[in-house]
Amino acid sequence: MSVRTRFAPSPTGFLHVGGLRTALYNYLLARQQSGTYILRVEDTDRERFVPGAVESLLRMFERVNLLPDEGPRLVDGIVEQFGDVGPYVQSERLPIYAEHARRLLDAGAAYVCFCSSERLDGLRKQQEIAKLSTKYDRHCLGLSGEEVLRRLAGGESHVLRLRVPEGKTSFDDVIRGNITIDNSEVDDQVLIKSDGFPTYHMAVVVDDHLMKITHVIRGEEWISSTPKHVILYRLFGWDAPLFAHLPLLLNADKSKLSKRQGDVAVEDYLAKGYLPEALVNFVALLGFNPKGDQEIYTMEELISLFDLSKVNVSGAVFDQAKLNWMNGQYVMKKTAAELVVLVRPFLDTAGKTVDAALLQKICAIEKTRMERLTDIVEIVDAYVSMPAFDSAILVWKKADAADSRANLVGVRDHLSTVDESIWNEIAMVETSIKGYIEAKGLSNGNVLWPTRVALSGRAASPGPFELAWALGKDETMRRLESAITRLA
RNA sequence: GGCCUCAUCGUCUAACGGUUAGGACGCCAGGUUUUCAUCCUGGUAACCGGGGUUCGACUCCCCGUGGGGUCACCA
Repeated sequence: MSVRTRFAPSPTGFLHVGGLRTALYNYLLARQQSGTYILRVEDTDRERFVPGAVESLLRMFERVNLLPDEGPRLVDGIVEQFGDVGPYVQSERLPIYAEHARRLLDAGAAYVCFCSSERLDGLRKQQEIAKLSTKYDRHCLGLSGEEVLRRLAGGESHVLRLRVPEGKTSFDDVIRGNITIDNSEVDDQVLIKSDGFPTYHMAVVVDDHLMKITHVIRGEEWISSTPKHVILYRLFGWDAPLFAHLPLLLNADKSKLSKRQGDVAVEDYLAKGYLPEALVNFVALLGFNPKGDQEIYTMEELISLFDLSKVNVSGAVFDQAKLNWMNGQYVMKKTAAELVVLVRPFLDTAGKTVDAALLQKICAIEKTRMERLTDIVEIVDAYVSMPAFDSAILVWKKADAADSRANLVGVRDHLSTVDESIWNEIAMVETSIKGYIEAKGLSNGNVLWPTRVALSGRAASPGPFELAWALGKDETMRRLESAITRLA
């Protein structure tokens, strides 16, 4: 049987980085096994549903390159569904759940419950005070068939509950091994809500079975409800899929990664200038390690190396510092031309316009200093206009103002006479200026330091050759002239 | 609190009974360089505690401690 995995987000409007990792692992396993990776929309909670959320979710998957083989996809901005076991949106599958609910009801495996939320709340409070586990007390299980029919006919609000059988339930988690729980710990979970929609527990079991899912890869927070699912599989007479519960992604304080302590949405990270491939690489290694000392992996490598059984069991702190480093690695590997395209949107949102040719040169000489794409916004300033600076920094630590001025004059005079073609390449600018230094018997520091500061206006910056090349002859001469004036 | 679950440097992790406990991020120091970044070299830093099992435990078992998850007509 071929592998079929699925990622099943609720459409609340954003993709959590934990969800990104879950989606990734589902994707990796499917790709590696030549299987199918399915996306299913779990929108059974009408209160949390956000219009347009599926579209933005799909756009996000497109950006991180994790588009599904089956399920909803965006075609010219419209959501369409692909695959033979659809629909892939749970709100479009209501008759399917109703039919399966009927089967459980007929088999005596589920029962109708009329209890009000007020009664349930009161019950829960009492149980908490008495330090008992909070479970439904099966108040409606004893209702006679006639009474149920009569109240149903009267249009009374009701839900369908699972009648949890006696005994123990266990399952083998691919990552954690056997997990067993006594059924007395399992609540008579609501299967169909009073609005006719299924709960997650009902829908996930029915859909995973009907969609022929072989591996359920999801977050650790689902472990405690998995017995409910296993019980349902058994009651339906189906084989359960393999379960793999991923370790949680944690805040620095080890609690479950939450919005309160920083950004958690993939969208936020992309907006902060992280590259999708860096983010994917980073989360791939949160809870999984292919052995070996490699840190940077291509998607192809991840696909071939991925191994569910090697996924870790304990939670992983989402360490921004390491993400920053990794993103910097990816930025450095981009060509200047690629960076121009990536960086442009950030300049646009910052309201800055930079000539394309100049921007490409800036990217070429600044990329080793960029950790995130947003860094470009500040970097660009010193190239577009000369920044204000203290004239004192024009003087090298081993020289004085007069020496600095003399060397700036020397460089200016030299550059004004050389062939313009040297501005075509950094190396040619370098050869020219170094040739001048050597010919005059000067030292690098005395000449290069003031030249560099004259061109950048900063104590720390790229080198003078790169700067001159990026700024072009006119701007270079103008800045040198200005610095000479300031040291007069 | 009940239940489930987890436990190696600050963080991500390797080790699957025998290693000076390895790598990466971070941090620190040095080198290269006109400065910064990159790059290179080195350093700092960990097996939660206690019992077992074993010739031998980070590795296996038990207990404790600590952390986390979950206990909805949310997923």
